[in-house]
Amino acid sequence: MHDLSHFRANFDQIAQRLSTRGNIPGLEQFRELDRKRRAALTEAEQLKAKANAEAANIGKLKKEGADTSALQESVRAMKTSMAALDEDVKALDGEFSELLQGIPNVPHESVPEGKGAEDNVEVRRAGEPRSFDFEPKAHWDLGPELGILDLERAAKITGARFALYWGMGAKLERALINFMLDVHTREHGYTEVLPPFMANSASLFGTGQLPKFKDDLFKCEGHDFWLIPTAEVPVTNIYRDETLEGAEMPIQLCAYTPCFRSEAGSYGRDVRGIIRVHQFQKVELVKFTRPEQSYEELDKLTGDAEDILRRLGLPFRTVVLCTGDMGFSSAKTYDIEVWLPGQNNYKEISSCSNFEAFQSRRAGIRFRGGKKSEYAHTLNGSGLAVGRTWVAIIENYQQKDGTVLVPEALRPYMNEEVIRPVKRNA
RNA sequence: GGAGAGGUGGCUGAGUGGUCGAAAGCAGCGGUUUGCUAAACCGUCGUACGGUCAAAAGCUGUACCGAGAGUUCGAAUCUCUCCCUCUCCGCCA
Repeated sequence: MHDLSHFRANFDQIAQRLSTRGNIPGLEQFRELDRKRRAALTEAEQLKAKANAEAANIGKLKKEGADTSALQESVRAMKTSMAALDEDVKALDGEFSELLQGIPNVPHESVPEGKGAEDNVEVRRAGEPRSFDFEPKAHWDLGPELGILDLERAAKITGARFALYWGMGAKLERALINFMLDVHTREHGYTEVLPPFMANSASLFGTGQLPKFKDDLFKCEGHDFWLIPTAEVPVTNIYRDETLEGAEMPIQLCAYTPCFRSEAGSYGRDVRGIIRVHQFQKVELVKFTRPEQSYEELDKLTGDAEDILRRLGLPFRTVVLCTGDMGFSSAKTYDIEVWLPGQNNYKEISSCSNFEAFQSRRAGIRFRGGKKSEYAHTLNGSGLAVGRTWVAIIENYQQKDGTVLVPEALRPYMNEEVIRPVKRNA
């Protein structure tokens, strides 16, 4: 969410930069709606001020023992018009905040302009895609053949776009979670947290999923609880409506959680395998920083995520998203894409963003710097998406005989060097 | 799920219908004093959104005492619903 007075004062300039994200509906109505809303507010407040003054007067006169029934009647008579004005304000206010809350963050000046994914700019490439002396398989073939991934039964238990892992498949997932958490806590200075996997509406509003993206979420019937789409939601909201100590920043947290996404509107995409599922696991990195340090911290956070891929020996590239491809709340985003030989392509495995004060204004996350408190900057990134890392390992480390080599770094967590096919009762 | 107690400013804590946005204390901030620290003393000290202003300051209005609705000329104070915390019971990993 934007700072209203700043947005109003710099409207033309901000609108200009926002337009590089694509068309933003309602932006052209902003000024007129803002004017109408303020006019209605002023009118309603003036009437209330009058009524309040009369009520105070009644109190004074009553103490003196005077008859106030005529005055009481006149205040009572103001009530209907007061209610009507309040209705106007409420309606305009609702319309206005819907508009304001629907305006995405302004891209940072370093973000390249562009329309979509094809305009993203590669900033780094690491590791060489391996050359196979056989036709590498995709994980949706390899997983079932190894007896470690069972999509049919997952569909029976729940439905399409769910996964059931068996044996070494389940263990690999668990090993990856532990490995990532260990690296981030021991080597990168993050504090591990284990948050609730459901969050309330206020939290989802704070990080920007609500109200605009509620169709992407799963809601618990009869409760104000939503399944989290990412650990970003509960972890960022740890400090909702709090004031942090500026001297203690940046605060760096990491968390493992499952993530739940309805994937509404992505019906045709990534239908095979477990690239896109309703429930997946992720280790998330979250930072709270002072404004002047947030971009340096974004680079570090992105590097922390890349470090996991380096340690696992997985080739990747990092791109900076262009204005047209960025998420709603982000001011700058790096995507890290891992090489998947089964698909002969790089595939997103981490997304690292600086939201500047966009989330903290919504969520009320401040810090005390000098005398005054100001809004913190919030950042987060996947470190990494565990399911997709699982896919990358299976596909990149597959061997001609159908087995999968366990990357060196994971062996202490797996107690095995090779994943071999196991017959399941099918 | 049942019964009871409670939710007031950064914190502690007063306030049961009429200058209460809210006493007092602590913390914070500005200052006086001081060789320095400490102490003492004086002052200041909530947020959001409006109006005034070129803008800021200032002045001023409205709203906010867990959330929402209601009663009343007037609500932190009364009524209802919900949420949260604590205690006991039940259930449960």
